[in-house]
Amino acid sequence: MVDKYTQNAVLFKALADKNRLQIVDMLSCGDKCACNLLENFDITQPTLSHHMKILCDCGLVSARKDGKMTMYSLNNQTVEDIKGCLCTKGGNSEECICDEDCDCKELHV
Amino acid sequence: MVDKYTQNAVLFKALADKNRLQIVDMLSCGDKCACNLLENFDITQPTLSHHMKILCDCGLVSARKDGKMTMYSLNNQTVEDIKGCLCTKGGNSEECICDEDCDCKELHV
DNA sequence: AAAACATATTGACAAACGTCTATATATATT
DNA sequence: AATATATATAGACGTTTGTCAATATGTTTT
Repeated sequence: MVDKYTQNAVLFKALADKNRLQIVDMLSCGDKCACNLLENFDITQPTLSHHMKILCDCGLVSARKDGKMTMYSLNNQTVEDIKGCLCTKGGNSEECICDEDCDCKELHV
Repeated sequence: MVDKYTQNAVLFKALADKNRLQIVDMLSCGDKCACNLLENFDITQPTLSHHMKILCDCGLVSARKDGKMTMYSLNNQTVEDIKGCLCTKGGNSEECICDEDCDCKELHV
């Protein structure tokens, strides 16, 4: 049982690479197969396969076999979840960790 | 001159660590000094300082000296920028990279 | 059945990362 | 001026990451 920060860090790690960011961007306008994605990168096929595994394992992308190809699809819900955990200042006071385990109350003037 | 994926990857890299995610979360409910942040972690002071440098260098956090302390503040605009570059499927057709350099049109059925 | 095609897996390696101890710097207190 | 407090920097070290070449697996075509 991991805390939410460890859990979310897995998602941010998956996005912390320029190639994977571009893959997510490309999938955001429609599903694509690996060979179609590969055309747009200067990496080898095994490297792309490795990136796709990282994106799938964390739930950002789903894969389905279609004949000899594998079609990849962006998981919108996971993308929204990531946005949701990025709160801005004063935006989510009821979930503020300060209420639990830090002494920020004395800092809030 | 780096492309937008390389640029955004720096931001996601900064968030790709559970301790830094928690720091951002803590700063989202108010500015804090290093010693106040440190209380909530099982890391040494130099390690926290290292994390703060990463968060500041990428623009997610700002630092200002206040006496012998350094106060850290979350940069809301940068957080919003990150959310903005995470587009969901069909959500930003006019900026879709598919219109530029890939052949996804034939894939969109 | 054989060849071609699409993708995944394995193993290796250099680079980057997170952490620590030790030390430096800067400000406040006595 | 000396001491204490708060933060930053330097250097070291084990772990993780991104990449590749080689190979394996599975599917389609000939």
